[in-house]
Amino acid sequence: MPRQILVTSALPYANGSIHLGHLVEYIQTDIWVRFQKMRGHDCRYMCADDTHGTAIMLRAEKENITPETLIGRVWDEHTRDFAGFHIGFDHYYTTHSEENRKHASNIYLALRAAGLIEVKTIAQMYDPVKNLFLPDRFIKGECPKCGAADQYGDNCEACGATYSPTELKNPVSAVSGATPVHKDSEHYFFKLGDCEAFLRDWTTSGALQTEAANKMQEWFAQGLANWDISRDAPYFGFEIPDAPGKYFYVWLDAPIGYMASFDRYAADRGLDFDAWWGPDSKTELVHFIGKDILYFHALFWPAMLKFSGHRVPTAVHAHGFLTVNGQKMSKSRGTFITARSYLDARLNPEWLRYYFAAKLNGSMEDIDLNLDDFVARVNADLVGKFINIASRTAGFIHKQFDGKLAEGVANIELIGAFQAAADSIAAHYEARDYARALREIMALADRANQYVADEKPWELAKQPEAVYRLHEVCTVALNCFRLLALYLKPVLPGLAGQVETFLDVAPLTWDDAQTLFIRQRINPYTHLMTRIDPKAVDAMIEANKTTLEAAPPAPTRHAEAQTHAAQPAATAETIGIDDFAKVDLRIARIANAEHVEGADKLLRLTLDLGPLGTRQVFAGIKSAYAPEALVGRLTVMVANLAPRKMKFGMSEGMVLAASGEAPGLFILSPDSGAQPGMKVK
RNA sequence: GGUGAUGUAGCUCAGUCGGUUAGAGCAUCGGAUUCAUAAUCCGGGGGUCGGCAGUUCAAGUCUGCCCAUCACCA
Repeated sequence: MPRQILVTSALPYANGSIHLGHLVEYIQTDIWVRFQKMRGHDCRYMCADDTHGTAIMLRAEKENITPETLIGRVWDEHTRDFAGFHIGFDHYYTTHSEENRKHASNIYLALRAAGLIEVKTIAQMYDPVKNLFLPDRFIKGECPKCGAADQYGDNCEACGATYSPTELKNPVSAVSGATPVHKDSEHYFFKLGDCEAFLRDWTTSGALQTEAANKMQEWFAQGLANWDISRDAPYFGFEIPDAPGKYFYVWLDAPIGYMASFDRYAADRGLDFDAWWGPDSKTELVHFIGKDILYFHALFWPAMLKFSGHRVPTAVHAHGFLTVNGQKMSKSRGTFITARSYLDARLNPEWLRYYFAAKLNGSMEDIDLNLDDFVARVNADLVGKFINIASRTAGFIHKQFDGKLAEGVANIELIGAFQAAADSIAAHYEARDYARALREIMALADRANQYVADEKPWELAKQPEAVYRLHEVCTVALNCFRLLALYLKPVLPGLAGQVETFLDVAPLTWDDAQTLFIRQRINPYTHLMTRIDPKAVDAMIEANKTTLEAAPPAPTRHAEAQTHAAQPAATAETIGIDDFAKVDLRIARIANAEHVEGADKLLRLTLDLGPLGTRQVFAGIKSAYAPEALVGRLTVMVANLAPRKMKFGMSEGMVLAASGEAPGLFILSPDSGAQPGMKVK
């Protein structure tokens, strides 16, 4: 009996381009959907652009266009990029739609009727120049804990502290540069705390991976805070019913976009919306997301659905982040690779699909795109092993048998082994363990190549009496090839289509694995896939390297799976000599260095400044230096830095150290001859 | 800082309930082969399973501590 499955990927934000990090998710989802369809299930893949919020509004303003124009343009780009990677959405919509407004309003009204909405007055940071309440990420200032400059309003990248933007020191608006002021405003809250009993039950019902369910327990332990779902005008989004000037927070209507996308799709096809979204729905609802947005999909979203009279998700599958060559994607290193640049470099999208699939195992672990490994793996597996089977046997079928396969095969042991693998491979796909599925498929490809090597068709071809045997061997090999193409089809839909044309067969379904491929005529072999040229990869990296320029304000958090890029390098603001002269840099001899009990990163240094005496300084260099390696060294310190009381004692200055994006930390050393206490200028 | 995850060959990764000498692919080295867009086959070398301690007849696997990396902290 076919299953009915509604599948979604997280909605990408309409404020930026699709990059390889996004594609992990869309490729993961697409493979799963294609697999379900091959199995004969009624599976519908829904997605949309996430279009609301302050970031979109300001971006449009900056470009002198309306938000509607902006999101229309981005929609075109996104859909083109997805199509380029064979992402087969059944419907790709937008959250800026009447269906979404309708569902967001209805859900809100239902929650209000259930007593789950409350109104509270809160103080927020407000830009008095732009007349705008500022999201956390649009406020910058000094970290209240460590004093690091230029930090966002929600957390400090220097010390990792989290805080509210009202705690920032010397805050400025990233929009206008003005000093924000506190301003009271009424906000609407979803009382998530009241949903705890339901959520505790749901999160342990099997809908989540165990790792994710454990994470939920952490959040329950902290207590569920109520969720602020309103934003004040001006805001690009939907106005809240009965609340003039108040808009739904983008994160409220983003997941509802799954529903709206399906609503429109269903209306166009005469499907019964309630059969899929009603409280008694018998269908499956499966969400694929990045682990960074688990909170929204495992708490807010099921609670919203449940208490507004809808069905709840059957499963939420979270995946990890993408790293490139073992590191965070970086614009300056050229590893922040956009989908478009990959395609423009004339790289085949199926190479990436295969590589991602070979790494994905259904867990929340991060996966790494190692570019050298990418080239080696794809070339060896797809061209060397898989394609080669057809390439080395199809010629005989044409030269000697007029393109027609044998009438039958006497020894079907090998084909039988291939067919017997169907259930196991299917189970791996179903569990999203594509890595395991592909290992099993490639082990079969190895066996097919061994078979050809053992049977030596090139020798049989020289023996007229062996003609029947030759026909059979090549037919067996092509049966193996057909089965491999079938098993790989969810990952490589384009290539599978070419194989279907070459073999002159109808689109392969999973059940076709159990049939024998004989008697029929096949088309002449033309090469199905080329090897990756490493030069094209290099060119793509080069094309993605951005020049050194100041980073634009980061977007607000939203339904986008990930934008974990290291910031491009930029020099700080220009200063005069007078400013520099305020810093009293001195040569110091490290008289003693020791570990600090209870501190992860700190060393306690005793610095000898010669005539200026000694200082105690805590330095965050534990990761790079053993204390005993430092004693006796000369280095450079800021001698007139205000003393700072730390958890472990007073720190009377700081030592200077160099660091970059890559791991590693390097303190400074003066040239020989420098003496403790000397001024550095 | 708190919490969680990860660490196995040069690279990318498997390793089930604790049980024989820790595996695969790629890379590398040697041999075979010439059907295949140099693809394929056979074989070899390569490991302190992050470190230390513990439990056990037996630890990559279980426990504790430490180190490193990553993430989350609404």
